[in-house]
Amino acid sequence: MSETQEFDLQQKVMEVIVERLATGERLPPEKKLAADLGVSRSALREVLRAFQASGLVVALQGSGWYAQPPDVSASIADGWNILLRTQPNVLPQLMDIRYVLEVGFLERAIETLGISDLQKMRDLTDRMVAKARRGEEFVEEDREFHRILFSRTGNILLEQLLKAFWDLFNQIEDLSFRRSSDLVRSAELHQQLFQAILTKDRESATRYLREQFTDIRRRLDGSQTL
Amino acid sequence: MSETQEFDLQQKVMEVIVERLATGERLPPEKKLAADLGVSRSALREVLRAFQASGLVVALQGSGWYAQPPDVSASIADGWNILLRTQPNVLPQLMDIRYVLEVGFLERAIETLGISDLQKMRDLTDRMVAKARRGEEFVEEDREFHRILFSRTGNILLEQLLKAFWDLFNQIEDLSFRRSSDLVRSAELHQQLFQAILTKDRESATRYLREQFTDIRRRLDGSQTL
DNA sequence: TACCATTTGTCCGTATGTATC
DNA sequence: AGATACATACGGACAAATGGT
Repeated sequence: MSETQEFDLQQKVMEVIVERLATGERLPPEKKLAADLGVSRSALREVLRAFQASGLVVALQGSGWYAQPPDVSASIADGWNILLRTQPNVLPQLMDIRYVLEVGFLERAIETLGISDLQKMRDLTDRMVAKARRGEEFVEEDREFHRILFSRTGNILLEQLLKAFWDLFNQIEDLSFRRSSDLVRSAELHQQLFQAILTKDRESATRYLREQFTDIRRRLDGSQTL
Repeated sequence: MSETQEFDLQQKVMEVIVERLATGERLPPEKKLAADLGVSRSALREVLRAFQASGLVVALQGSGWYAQPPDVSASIADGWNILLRTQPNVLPQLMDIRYVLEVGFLERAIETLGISDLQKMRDLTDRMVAKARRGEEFVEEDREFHRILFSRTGNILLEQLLKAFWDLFNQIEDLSFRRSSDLVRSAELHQQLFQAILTKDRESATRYLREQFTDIRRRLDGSQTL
């Protein structure tokens, strides 16, 4: 019985969140909301905390609870971060998913990019090559390059997934796998990928993107013990 | 100050979870854990609820809190469910991601399936055809078919993502898009896909899987107003 | 500046339902 | 069946932050 009650409570709170998300108003005060739903403040707060973890609402002390467009990237990063810390072999699985997603959306990405996007990407690849020749890494440029690449596909779910991946990479303590064995080659691969995108050469673009991931897989196999 | 304290509390609980995840033991009782961390049971419970939403722990009444390998599917389903209800155009985006993932992993799936899996899939397709001829839907068989198809790839992250998708579909109230315009054709498409998988005919399998999704997209365009 | 009502954050005590031995 | 351990839920109280007067 308690299960169904708790389930109903979650559903009811979800209804309130959806309702307020449209108008942008804050949720009713905990006291009033709890009374309306026929539960104690404690029970209601636990449900709200759960939804907060899913990025549905935020609490501002002294102000109230506010619904917000859900972003699951943080929740994914948290959960999979623990998976990675307990099962190192999850890392290649993560790369496989990113690989499939990026290759799968590459053609759509190429068609939707605008001129300003392409200019930014060119600047980024130039900076990557410059840094590589100085022996420096370019993780931030790498991330921004891929973010822009898929930013115009109009798929906000894809954006959240890719964001979760990059957040995860930044959280990983063992950075050995991120260090490319050949920085210059990695940077030039991005430049070649950019040229293919610029000329809308889908086959070449796919090929260069694939090579980037095979390069990452090579690093992975080198630093990980299965 | 309260932010840093709450942040510390989350971090500390996270450490406990990671520690217990390795051994499989349950977490200390709320009372003792709260005392050890210097907080009240209420505050601790809210943090645990948040982690529960991210699939890190589960609570069994009368027994205790147990750490478990994180499953983010519920969190994704919750978050994206609200996105869907507020922005209907997210639904095709969701299908696009599922499409890219399934097609991208199809070859790997075909190579890793075992005999028992194939038998189950054959039974499922038979039941789908039988139901279709009686004018009945076969959502559960459909879901189970696709679940088995990718269950042997060894990618638990992929499993969680696909699980999130199916949970989402079941939560969607407007079922009009799920009603295939031609049940029999949809069922037979699954049968053809199964045959291609059985004979390890990658090209045909990919083609049939693509057709399934183009069928879904057709339904989507018909029932949705952009 | 100061004050004040509102709202969330936290804590405590108590009773109840459930699981485990 | 009984006893213990534990989570679930409730209500009250106070602290902390916010927003407005």
